[in-house]
Amino acid sequence: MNLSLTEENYLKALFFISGSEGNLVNTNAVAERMETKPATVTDMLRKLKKKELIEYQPYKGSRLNKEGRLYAIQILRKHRLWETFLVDKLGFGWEEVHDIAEQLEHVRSPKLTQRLASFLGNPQFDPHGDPIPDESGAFPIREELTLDRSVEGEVVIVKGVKDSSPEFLNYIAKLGIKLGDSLNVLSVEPFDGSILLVHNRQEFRLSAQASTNLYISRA
Amino acid sequence: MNLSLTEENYLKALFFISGSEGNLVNTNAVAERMETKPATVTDMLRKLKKKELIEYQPYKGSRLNKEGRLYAIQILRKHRLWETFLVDKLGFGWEEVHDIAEQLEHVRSPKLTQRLASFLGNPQFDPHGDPIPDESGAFPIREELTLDRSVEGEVVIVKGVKDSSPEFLNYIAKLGIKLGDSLNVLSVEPFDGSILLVHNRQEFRLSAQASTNLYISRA
DNA sequence: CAATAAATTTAGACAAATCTAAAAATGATT
DNA sequence: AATCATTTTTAGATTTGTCTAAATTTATTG
Ligand SMILES: [Mn+2]
Ligand SMILES: [Mn+2]
Ligand SMILES: [Mn+2]
Ligand SMILES: [Mn+2]
Repeated sequence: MNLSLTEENYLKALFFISGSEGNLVNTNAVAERMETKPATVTDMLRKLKKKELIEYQPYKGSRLNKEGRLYAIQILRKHRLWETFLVDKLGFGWEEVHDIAEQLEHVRSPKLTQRLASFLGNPQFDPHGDPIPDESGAFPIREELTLDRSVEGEVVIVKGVKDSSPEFLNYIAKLGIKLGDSLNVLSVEPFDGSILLVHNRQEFRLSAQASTNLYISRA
Repeated sequence: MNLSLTEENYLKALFFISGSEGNLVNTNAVAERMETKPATVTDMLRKLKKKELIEYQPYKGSRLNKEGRLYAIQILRKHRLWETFLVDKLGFGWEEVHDIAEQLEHVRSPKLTQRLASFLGNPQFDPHGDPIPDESGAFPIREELTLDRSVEGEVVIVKGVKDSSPEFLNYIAKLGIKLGDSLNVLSVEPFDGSILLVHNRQEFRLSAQASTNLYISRA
């Protein structure tokens, strides 16, 4: 099955909107994510259904079928491998790589993907801590624990970011926090949920909002 | 100036057909190279002229102007850098990389190109020995000497291949000849121009046809 | 449950890149 | 110079991905 760049991006959109439970997806949700019009989405859904990559019933909604989901995951795999390449090998910042990976993910060559993965040491997580599916489409598991769930006195390791927007990434980078860093949770302020912590011997306070966007594991 | 993948490929085609003298190009020649129909080419030439990337007069021919030529060279630079990456870093054979580079060359990010070049050690020549233009579009010079011009007794270094078809590349690779190897020219057969040489202590004969496709420098 | 709002699809149009067939221009040849 | 062959362009379609506006279906709510 050889899809156009546009078709590939629709599959990815469906994958993200649908979530891991494989929910039915609203046409408008796809339109919003693709930054296009609902009418355009309807056309594409009909096309993807004809290619047997999705289920779709007019007015009811759409969802990826097995083949479509696997295709979407392969694109996602390439996206995250390229992001890893850009950060680990070319020295890009984690806030710069998404748009470039958005282009690179569509390069078609299974051998390239396989060799790239191997060149990178078959990484399990990308620069934002997001899981990289393997060739068969299986995702490594990541604890879905966020910093706002931590308790006083705990030492935790930063595992990823929930919000990969350049704004949040830049903010975190400005604080000097990187994946793998350990944070010592001194106290959680009952009033606003903000967290006082020590990082690299430096003490500072993180808002509750920021802490919900940091994936952690208990050290 | 943001061109489509198709437009970029037409610019590259014009660059190659036109040669270093910047000759006028026939519409049919472009059609042949692009594996498309002359009528399609005419449409595209009108479009590229409107974008002020080429000179074009109906029935007379077309050629890149300064801006078009620079654009084509930037694509070519990316193509050759990616080929170098694929061979040097991912371990691909030189006969496998062209089609993948044909896709990668269209990825748009000046910073990526610059970092890739630097990651590769700012190479001057690609895996086939073809010159890689720099950011300003200048090509490193390569001696245009081919093996068929060598004389008996000479020791020469293989610098590149004139014909990069998988057939020729595979043939040369099968003989064990790589860029940078030295060849000792024992004798040139007057009858058919074939060349007897020593390579890695092994003696063998190369046809005149093959020898015209190997760029060399005198050791 | 009928009216209204929201979501979705249909209809009709457009730009890009392509094609085939026909017309026109150019060039070569008596 | 008239004819023939070749090259190139024009005319008219097609496919893909998009849009706006209108129609339709579904959901909400008084
Ligand atoms: Mn990304
Ligand atoms: Mn994409
Ligand atoms: Mn190539
Ligand atoms: Mn190309």
